[in-house]
Amino acid sequence: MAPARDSSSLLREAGLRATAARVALLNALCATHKPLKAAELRRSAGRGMDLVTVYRAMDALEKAGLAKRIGVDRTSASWEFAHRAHHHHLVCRGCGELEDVGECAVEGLEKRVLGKSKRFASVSDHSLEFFGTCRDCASAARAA
Amino acid sequence: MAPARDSSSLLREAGLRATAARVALLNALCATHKPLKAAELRRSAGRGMDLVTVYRAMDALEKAGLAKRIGVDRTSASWEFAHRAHHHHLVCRGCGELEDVGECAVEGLEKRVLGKSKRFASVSDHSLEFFGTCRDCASAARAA
DNA sequence: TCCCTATTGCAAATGACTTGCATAAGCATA
DNA sequence: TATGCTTATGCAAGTCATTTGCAATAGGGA
Repeated sequence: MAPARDSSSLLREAGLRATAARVALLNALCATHKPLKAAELRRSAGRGMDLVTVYRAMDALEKAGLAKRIGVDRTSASWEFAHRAHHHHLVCRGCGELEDVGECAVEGLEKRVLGKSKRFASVSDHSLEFFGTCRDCASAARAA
Repeated sequence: MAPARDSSSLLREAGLRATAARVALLNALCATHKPLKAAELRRSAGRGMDLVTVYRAMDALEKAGLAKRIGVDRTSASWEFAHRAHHHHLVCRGCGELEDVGECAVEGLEKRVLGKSKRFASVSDHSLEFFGTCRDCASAARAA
């Protein structure tokens, strides 16, 4: 999925400088339909940028609302292009492979959840992940 | 919630040695209704054990099916006693405060999700977290 | 009670991510 | 197009949660 307008314009419209690193990262992000980790982003962006730059740039993209951070596991973060329909993820317990799950059956549950809580003032957001085994890991396990 | 039988028996039945550290951790876990982080567990267990011991013990408890690891965010893991009804969590974006959400509206969705995937062989599990702001953080933000 | 083996503590390593600082681009303006 | 202020970047070093190696210690079955 290429962005509606080129990445530089998107960046500038979001109030960010259209630097080479950010453009490359945003392109990489748009080109993929699954969340990318910092190291994958650097690889996909294809110009030897520092990992630190990836983190800082993604931080900027995130604040500007162009990228969305996915907190699937506790070992490393991933990001995906933000201008996408709300959806969830399927995660492999073996290799960490990620796949999108199109539908969201949880919309509208947030209010109910908040209503039952005494300690919370608001609920803005939710995340739903399904865990399982991808075919590769399943056959690897069978072979072992 | 105290365990049905004392922690030592639970451990031994699970095939683990009932060491002082594991008993203390399991007690701490059962005494709380919310997931505890490694450092909190050490504090709650109340005997100056090494943090490394907490990690190794929780790993053992987890493998034995006595504790459940919660992967809410990417900054630190939490565990809760495993013998509890399936439920989800409400997480404060400000301070990380965690609260249980009793109901699960996602049960039964797993099969449907798996059916739509081409890359996955099985789905065993899911996690659903709601994010928001707890009252403390909300009033702190108002005051600032 | 003894002995073998699992577990613990300590120290050091790892891996993801962040921070400080000097240099190198952006880009608005002249 | 050249200028100059400001924001980004690279590099090196630091932080934080978690893991690993190893020697010392403590369960618990015989």
